[in-house]
Amino acid sequence: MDTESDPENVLMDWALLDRLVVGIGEVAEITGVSKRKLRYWQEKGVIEPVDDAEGATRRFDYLNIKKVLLVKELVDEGYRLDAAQEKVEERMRTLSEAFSKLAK
DNA sequence: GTTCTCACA
DNA sequence: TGTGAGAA
Repeated sequence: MDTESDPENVLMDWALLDRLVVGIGEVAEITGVSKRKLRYWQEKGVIEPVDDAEGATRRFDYLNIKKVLLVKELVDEGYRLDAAQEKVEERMRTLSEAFSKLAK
C-alpha cells in the first residue's frame, strides 16, 4: 500500500495508532521500564490497560506508552511518582485541548 | 508468555 | 518506590 502518496491514508494511520495495543512485555522493551515496575505503576494509577473483553493479560495503547515514557523521564529527574503522574496528565490534557482546536 | 502475592529494602 | 521469588 502506498500511504505516502495519499493524504487520506496518512490519516488512517493515525486511526490505526488509536487501536495499537501491545502486551506488557513489548511496553517494557520499548520504554525500558521493567514489567514488574509497569504493574506497580498501574497499581499506583499512573497507567491503565485497555479494559476490553479479555480478562487475563494487560494490554496498553499508545497513549499509555507515551505516559510511561514521560513519567519515566520525570522520575529519572528526581520527581516522585505521583508528582510525575500529575505533570504528565496535565501536559497531555493541554496538548489534547490544543489538538481539538486544530481539528475544528 | 502472563498473572498474583508476600516479603524485603 | 521498587524488586525477587514462587506458584498458577
